[in-house]
Amino acid sequence: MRMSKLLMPTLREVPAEAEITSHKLMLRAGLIRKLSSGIYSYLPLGLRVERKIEQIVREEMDRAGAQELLMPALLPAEAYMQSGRWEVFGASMFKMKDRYERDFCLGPTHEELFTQTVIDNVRSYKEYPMTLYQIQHKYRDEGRPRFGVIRSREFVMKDAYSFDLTEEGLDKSYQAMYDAYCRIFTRLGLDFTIVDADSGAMGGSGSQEFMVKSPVGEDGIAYCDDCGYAANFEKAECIPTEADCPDGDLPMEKIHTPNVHTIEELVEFMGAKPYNFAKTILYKADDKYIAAMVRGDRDVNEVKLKNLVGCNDDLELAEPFMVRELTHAEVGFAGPVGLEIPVYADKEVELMKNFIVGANETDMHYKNVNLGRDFTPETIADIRTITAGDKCPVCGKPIKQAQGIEVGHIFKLGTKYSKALGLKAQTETGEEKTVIMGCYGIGVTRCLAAAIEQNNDENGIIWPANIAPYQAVVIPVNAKNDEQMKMAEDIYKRLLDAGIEALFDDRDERPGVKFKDSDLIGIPVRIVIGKKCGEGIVEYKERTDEKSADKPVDTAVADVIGFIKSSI
RNA sequence: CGGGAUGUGGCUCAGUUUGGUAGAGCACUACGUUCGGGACGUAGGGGCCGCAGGUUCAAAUCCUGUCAUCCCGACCA
Repeated sequence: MRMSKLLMPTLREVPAEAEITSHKLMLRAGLIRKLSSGIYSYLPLGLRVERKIEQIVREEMDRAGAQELLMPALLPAEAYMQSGRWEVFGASMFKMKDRYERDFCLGPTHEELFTQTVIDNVRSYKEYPMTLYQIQHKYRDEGRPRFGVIRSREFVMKDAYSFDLTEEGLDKSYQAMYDAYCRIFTRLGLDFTIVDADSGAMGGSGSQEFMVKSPVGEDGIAYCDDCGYAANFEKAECIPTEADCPDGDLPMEKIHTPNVHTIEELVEFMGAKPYNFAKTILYKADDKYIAAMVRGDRDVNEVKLKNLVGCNDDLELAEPFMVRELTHAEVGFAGPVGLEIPVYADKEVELMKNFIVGANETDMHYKNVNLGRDFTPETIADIRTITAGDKCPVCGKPIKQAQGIEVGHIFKLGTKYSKALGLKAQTETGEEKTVIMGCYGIGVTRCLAAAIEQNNDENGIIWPANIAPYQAVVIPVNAKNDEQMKMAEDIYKRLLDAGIEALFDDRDERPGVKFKDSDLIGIPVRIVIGKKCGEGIVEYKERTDEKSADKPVDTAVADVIGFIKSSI
């Protein structure tokens, strides 16, 4: 491609809308432009990268035995109403009506449609197992689009669905996708971590996320360097630790604590430590109200609690008026003693002795409370969120925290959708079986941003050769110098003939501009034709090299070809 | 959805307090001088100051409303 003809609107200054590195660089390098909040156009360079990522994903999915098809993005509501997700998605689904007032939506994800496709088109058990996938635009009306294409409202996703007749079959299909994902993210040049994830929301028995560690990631990861354990923050299992509590079987005592509402104020007032308190938080779970207890310095993990309680709708904090009604006190004085709703206590509470809780009476707390003696929880379970310093649930070493960008997610769905929509298969023996499903997603456009987050310097993007929009650039220092231009043209053609995706910077710009642009857009290797052109010497420089090296033309061309071939 | 901020040529921003002919740098066009890490000079083109009302002789500036964008939080298959 001749750069004089390339639509590549690079920017010297960072548009005010961008906050994080990848977003800034995508705008500056002319990869994308924003049309509306969370909605982006892909310009030529951005589209080339996106297509390359798609192609890698496609090759590995095909290699894993999955078949590609393509669903519409504009979908009739029926299947989503049948699965119940028309309501579950709620406001985050783009919904509309056609001219006959029939309901439609823009597809946020396609479990229902793939299930329906198999119902409609698969006749015999002999066709199973089967994995289908598509690479398609998805639409979600995010409450808060952010960080460019990392959280956008329209994005490209590869979604795959496996259909099996047995649990063992599902395990195999799942493993095949797991392996394919490892190959994909490796080929994309991403440094990734695989974490255990919660599968509650999608239903099913197992789930893992592929995370790219990055400070701008929106998801928390708990991991252990010693044994390799890694889990999503919400999912990570917590080992109870013993707190330093007063000894003995002390009598429960009611104390007056005027104007003390928060744990901080209570710590101040009582002169005790946060771990000497247990906080009691009231939740609304479907139509019921429940209480959750964790140590004062811990946080309730609502995902764990929701799974434990098994409620269908959202688990949410109880409304203040209900807290008053249930505790007969102002908000801030809830406690387990005498509370008439079920209490779910964290395992750690069981290890506490003579602790302090709210007294269900305004301005009053109890001290020296003991579990079993003074109150009995309905259930004792792991319902808190892990924190740094917690023990690794596998090996017991201290756990570490990191932030990550979720680029892939795989689920064992089980029969959630096949049951809801009626996907059954007749087996060899004539019996009917509900088909067992898995689903597997990759955020293609998110991968693009993640790759930039992990590969950049102060001058711009450093594309891995596999996904670079172009692999090499040929730069004549002076476009008015015929000798330089002729040699550059010749080198450019030789690279094209060798199958290298090359750029030829034939613009009549000063060399500084050309160097800045080629660094900004992250081309992996460049050849500069300059002063020593007459001697047949050019300069070779890889994007990550500090300095360029003088080489004879033939050597430089061969080195570019060799470098690219060995990096992809 | 709660809190905060910002809307002025393609980009970054000044001007708003105290109303009085819309500005700068970059980018763009032409010419000239330049030509090894985002050159310089001269001359140009481009803006209903987000939008709608209102106040006023006069509004980018004051008032009301509204829309949009970004940040923090909630939510997020």
